[in-house]
Amino acid sequence: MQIETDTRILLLDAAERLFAQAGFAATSLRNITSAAGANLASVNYHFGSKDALLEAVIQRRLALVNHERLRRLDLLEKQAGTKSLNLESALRCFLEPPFEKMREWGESGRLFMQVIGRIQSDTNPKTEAMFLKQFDETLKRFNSALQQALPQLAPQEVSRRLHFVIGGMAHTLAWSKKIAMLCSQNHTEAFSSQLLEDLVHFSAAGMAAPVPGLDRKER
Amino acid sequence: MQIETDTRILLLDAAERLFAQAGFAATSLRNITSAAGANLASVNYHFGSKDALLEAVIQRRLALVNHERLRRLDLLEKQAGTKSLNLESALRCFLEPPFEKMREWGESGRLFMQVIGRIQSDTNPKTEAMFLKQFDETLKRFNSALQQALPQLAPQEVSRRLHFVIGGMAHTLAWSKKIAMLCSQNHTEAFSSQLLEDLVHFSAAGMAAPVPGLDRKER
DNA sequence: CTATAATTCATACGAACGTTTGATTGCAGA
DNA sequence: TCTGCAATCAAACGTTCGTATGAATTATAG
Repeated sequence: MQIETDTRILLLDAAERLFAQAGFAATSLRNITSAAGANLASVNYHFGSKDALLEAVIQRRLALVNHERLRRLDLLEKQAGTKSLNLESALRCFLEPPFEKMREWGESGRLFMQVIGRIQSDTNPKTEAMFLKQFDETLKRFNSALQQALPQLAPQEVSRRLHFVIGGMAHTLAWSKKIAMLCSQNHTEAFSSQLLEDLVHFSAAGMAAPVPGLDRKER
Repeated sequence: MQIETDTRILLLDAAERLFAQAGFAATSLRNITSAAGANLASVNYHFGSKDALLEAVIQRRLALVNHERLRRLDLLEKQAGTKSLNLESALRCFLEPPFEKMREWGESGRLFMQVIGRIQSDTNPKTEAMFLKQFDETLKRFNSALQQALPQLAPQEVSRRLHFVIGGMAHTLAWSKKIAMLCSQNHTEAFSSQLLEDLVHFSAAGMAAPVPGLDRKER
């Protein structure tokens, strides 16, 4: 029987916070274990290594976010039947879950999203492979869905624009607290919702932008 | 007479490459100096510390990018006179210089943009302060310019949308090579130009998206 | 209660870290 | 030539790193 022990969770929480605040490489196992009130050896006992701990920190929450994304996309595709997907709805399936979970998880959620933001801009091949393992399926599914929702665009153009959306999202999630400050507002749940709505509309408008070269056919 | 020595530049180049590939904390001075063919002590001699080396790596190129951004914005504002700024032109002043310099600087330019991408998602207060010192003026100027170009939007809404643009830009610059691969293309100068054009159109459409509250036509 | 497994603990290991030091080099100006 | 100084060098500093080990402790099952 494999019960989640308290220590395991305390380690994940402490690592999440410290990885968010200082980054993976700059955080030592001694920082983590002492913040968690655990023994130095506990990380290697429960996770095997520092690398595996990072992977567990990501896995724990990202799996839930991506599962929810795909669940909503499945539902949307089922509802649409043979009709083409609505762009904003598809984008919402992708963007809403992380914001929703961030609110649901409170402070931990915000810190987790900071970790994701760091990971997502980590061009180290090993980190990149670890992250892509948990994100690749989701990326492919939404890439296809958006290509279907935007038949007037070349598939590669849709892919490129999706990267703009992902970048905007990652940056927004990681810096939501700071953005709130810069906008002279508190980082409340209401602000987070507003940020999401803004991002959805911004992304939908951007994704649907007319093709620069040959946009004079209609409209 | 203070001449830039070869070693100084070799160190900056090596640090730039290694910071891009592995990150700041995960790169040691021994990695850097041996890659540069220099002595271990040379970093502390020329720069004072590892932190100061990072700042110098950023400063060397970011100052040029931001200077060019502001120069173009000044010119645009002068040309506009009392008329309001054109949105796409203003965005182009912001987005074009980094892509242009990236091409101009070749491989080094790409690596530098990866460093910037990492720095920009680094929520460590010390790193954040260091970066903001070199970016704050540019950010404020473009924030004002875009608020002026989008008088129909609330200033805070413009600020939030600008953050989406910044996120998309940072992600695109840092991952330009990878995005090229995912789009089954080589990372040529032509591809980089296309990416920029796409980003400008995407961002302009996103920034100009109608205010969600006012144009509430049912989905 | 006992024995068996799961977990926690103090401690140690070798390696690698950023920084400092003091000697040594190479070359410009007098 | 000699002097003075910027630059480079090898070596070492004390610290901290991730990981391993075996004993001690706690929980679980028979």
